[in-house]
Amino acid sequence: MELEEAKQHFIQSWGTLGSNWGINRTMAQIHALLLVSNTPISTEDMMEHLQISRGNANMNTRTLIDWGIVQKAHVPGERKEYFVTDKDVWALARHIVKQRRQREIEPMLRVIQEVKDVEGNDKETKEFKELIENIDNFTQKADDLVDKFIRSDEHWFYRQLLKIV
Amino acid sequence: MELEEAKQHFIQSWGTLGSNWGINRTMAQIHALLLVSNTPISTEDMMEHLQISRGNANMNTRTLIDWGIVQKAHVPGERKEYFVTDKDVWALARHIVKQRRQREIEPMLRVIQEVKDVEGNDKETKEFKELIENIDNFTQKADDLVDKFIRSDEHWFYRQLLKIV
DNA sequence: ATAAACTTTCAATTATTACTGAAAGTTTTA
DNA sequence: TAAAACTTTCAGTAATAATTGAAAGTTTAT
Repeated sequence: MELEEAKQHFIQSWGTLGSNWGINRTMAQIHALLLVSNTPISTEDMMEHLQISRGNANMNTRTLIDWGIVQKAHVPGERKEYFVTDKDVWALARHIVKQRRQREIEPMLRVIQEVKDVEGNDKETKEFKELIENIDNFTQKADDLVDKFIRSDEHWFYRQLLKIV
Repeated sequence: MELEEAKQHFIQSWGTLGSNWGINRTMAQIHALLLVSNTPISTEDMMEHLQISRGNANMNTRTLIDWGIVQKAHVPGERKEYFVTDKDVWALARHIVKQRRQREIEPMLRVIQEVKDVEGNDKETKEFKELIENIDNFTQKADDLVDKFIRSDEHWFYRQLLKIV
């Protein structure tokens, strides 16, 4: 396979993967484009390469910046804004996990807390409480693991993984 | 908070959480309804409780069964089909992770393999190869961890977690 | 065999989400 | 200060996903 073809293929797949995980296709593609580029990329570059509108390119890039996984970069002598992303996939994964945790796990934890102290002592209530307890327990443990993951650097995580394996 | 209110609240939140993760709201709600019910639930029950159509109830229930997280149950003397779900959230999490892994991580691994042996020895190609190598490495490790998770029972996973923490 | 009870399918509709492109806004240059 | 170079916004449109409901299909009871 030839380089440009490989890059193209990669960008496409990254887009598909993203959309499976609730990240819109274009956003994932912009990210992939930045990943495979060895030079900073402008909005124009994105528009041309991914065949998307200016508005689309701008909004998705902005979201990527908000998510902390894309940064602005300035090219000497150029007035335009350029963008880059960290090629360290560990850093990337940490960022993404952190985001999703905040947006999705935390609200659920909050609901579990709210629902935990339901009134009553009958069988049905007890069963419900048991279920919630169960979910709470699981979620806490999963959340702890995620927390460790976020705080970890590559080597820390890798060491732990070796222990497990 | 009163029991029915708590259940209602939980069903709503479970639905929201689901839709954040690319699982449609109704499907997550049906699952939540089964989780909080101490008796098997029929299609009629779902329709009434969640205010959805027969088709919707049927299709989403079917998908949940295909995913392996809901089972048919028969109520003695009743001709209708009833449904239940496993209240063990560990089992549930394992099922879901397994599904998503198959549907989403495996295709990416395949693309990475395809793209790995791109032709060329110039700087640009080398950089691309390095990136792919990097992603491959990360993905493999994450996938290993997921694999362990899937194969684990609650206690195995918990033990490992204790080691890490 | 056939009617009743139930489940599944799917074309049409509705709801949600993503994208465009041009206008408005901002910053830089001269 | 004005206009050129660039970025952002957003109303309108397009694309995608979810839902309905009625017809077709299946199973069970008589």
